[in-house]
Amino acid sequence: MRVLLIHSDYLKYQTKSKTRIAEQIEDDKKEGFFEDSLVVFTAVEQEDEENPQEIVENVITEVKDVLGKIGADNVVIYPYAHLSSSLSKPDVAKTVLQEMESRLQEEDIKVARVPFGWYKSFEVSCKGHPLSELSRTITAKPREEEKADKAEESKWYILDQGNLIDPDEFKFENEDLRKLVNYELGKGESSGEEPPHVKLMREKGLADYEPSADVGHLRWYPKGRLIRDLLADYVYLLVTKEGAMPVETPIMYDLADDAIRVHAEKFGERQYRMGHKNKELMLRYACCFGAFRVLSDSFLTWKNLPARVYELSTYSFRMEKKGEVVGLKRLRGFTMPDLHTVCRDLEQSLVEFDNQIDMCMQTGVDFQVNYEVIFRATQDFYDQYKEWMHASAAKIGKPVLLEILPERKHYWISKMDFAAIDYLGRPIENPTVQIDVESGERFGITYLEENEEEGYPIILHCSPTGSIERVICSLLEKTAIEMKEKPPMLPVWLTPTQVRILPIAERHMDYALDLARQIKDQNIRVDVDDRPETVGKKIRNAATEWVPYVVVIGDNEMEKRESQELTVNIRETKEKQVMDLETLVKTVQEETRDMPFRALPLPLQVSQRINF
RNA sequence: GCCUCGAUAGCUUAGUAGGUAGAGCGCGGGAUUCGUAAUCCCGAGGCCGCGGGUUCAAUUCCCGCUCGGGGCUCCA
Repeated sequence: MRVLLIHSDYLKYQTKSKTRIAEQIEDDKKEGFFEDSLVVFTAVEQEDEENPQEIVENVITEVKDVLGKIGADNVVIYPYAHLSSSLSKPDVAKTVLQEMESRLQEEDIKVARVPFGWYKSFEVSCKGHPLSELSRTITAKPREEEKADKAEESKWYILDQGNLIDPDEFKFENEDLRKLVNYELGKGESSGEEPPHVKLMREKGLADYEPSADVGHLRWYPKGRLIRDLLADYVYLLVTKEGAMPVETPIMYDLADDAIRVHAEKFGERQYRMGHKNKELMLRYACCFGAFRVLSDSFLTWKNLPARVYELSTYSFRMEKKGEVVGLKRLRGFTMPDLHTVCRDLEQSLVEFDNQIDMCMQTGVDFQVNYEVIFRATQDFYDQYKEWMHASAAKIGKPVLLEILPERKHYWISKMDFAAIDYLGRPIENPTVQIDVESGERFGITYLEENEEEGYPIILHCSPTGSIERVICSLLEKTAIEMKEKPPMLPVWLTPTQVRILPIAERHMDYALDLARQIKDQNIRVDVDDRPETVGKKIRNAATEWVPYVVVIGDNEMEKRESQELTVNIRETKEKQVMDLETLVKTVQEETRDMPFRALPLPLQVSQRINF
């Protein structure tokens, strides 16, 4: 809250016309005249909404303090929006101003309040002594009692083949799970290094920080953009194969909508807000709002269910704390595949949940990334659906961490989170499935039951990969972990250059380009390093770009032009293999089978490229 | 957001006890036409992050800001 305190000889005002947010007033309030007043010009700000009571208390303390010093006869509270560029919602402001008035009355101070939301003319005469003009910023002190409600803590177990084991007693055979458990239970040891993916994302020309944007928003270079697009294609194919219907919805929502505001409030301070005239908008933090609005406006019957609606949120926005934002791991703007499944009842949602577990696990296989799993549920849900939970956990095929919450804190009653473990031993939370029991009713999503009664559905939230940025983060972190044992590389279907042709001298160039065109026609991303450099240097260069297949073309290959016999450097095995063109093409196609393809969006000739 | 550390060429960095700066990579030019992880020579490139203060003089010392790293807390 911002206040401007003026000790005045007199203040005179007259209402002129109403704004949309004007409060209802009696005629006698339409004008006013006060003498020897402390005029409190007041702007209630967005951040005050969190704890309006304390704001009122603090401003009253301040006003009383000033009043005591200057000895004015009375106080006039004057709503003055122009003191701040980030105003609260009008309703909150009105309440706060009214509270201020009644709190001062309680203290037997003569007080008047000028009407809110009117255009007014006014005249104020400032006394001009040293204390007659003061401005103050009023904030709510951080609430102390937050920690108190930790009384009810979660219980943690390792769930292994239907047995619940105390994490402290469990003998970990899996190092990643041990790291995850330590981290979740707050026992993580930290080494104070930068996660290696940050350097890699820049070095490989994928992405970089954008200092001209807000913190936590990235710029993506062509290679990074290519990988993002391939991942987007991948999830699209994955979910549509399972019957999901893609939609696209707005990225910002009006907080005047009650359902949206209540759902958003659960998100607390992490909302990314935008004020716009009298509208207060919030940037989406996931696709929930859009999906729910689509679903609540559709006519659903039990025959339609389960109904799956999918959207890739380019972008989602979360106002993460500044110190938390890092590389690809934690961003304020990110892209997340978001699948919402409307289920007839809990039983149906459990069947779908199981399908979605399979989907999440499949993404780990396709990305060649290991996930560890945290299964969470409320105590009630666990008691009732213990058998289902044990069976679903068993699908993972290894022990999982189990959290049992004493009671429901969020909209979900059970969720499963999949995490990759980064180079520093910390989890990167990726895929997730959640059972939402609140949003159906809150967003007015109904369906017609077989008996013609209307019901509220259970809704599953699922991101089968987690955010696209975090997928790339896990891939890069994995290469850093494995760097000692094998040459780092991305899965071939995701790597920008899949085959590089490397002519030795200029006389080999035409043949190299000819081969490249043939390979390109087979939907393989190929390029030609046509720079006038030594073979050694070009080999080294291809290695630093993690190119999985490198073909050197010299006199020997020219001689075998008929058979198109080539010597291929295979990165993964560090082998040199002689094979013909057809075999090379088949090898790459085999390795990228069933995965999406996009052409290389860069010049075929390396010499023509830009160094981003 | 808080605590803490940092910012020198496109990148990685050396350096100045206060007198405005060097190197490697990359880039441009030239020579070399080469068989598996850096060919040689030459050249350009710096408001030493931004703003203020101290000083005859600040990239260097002090303060503020911005951006970044690490920690705290939370998450996709």
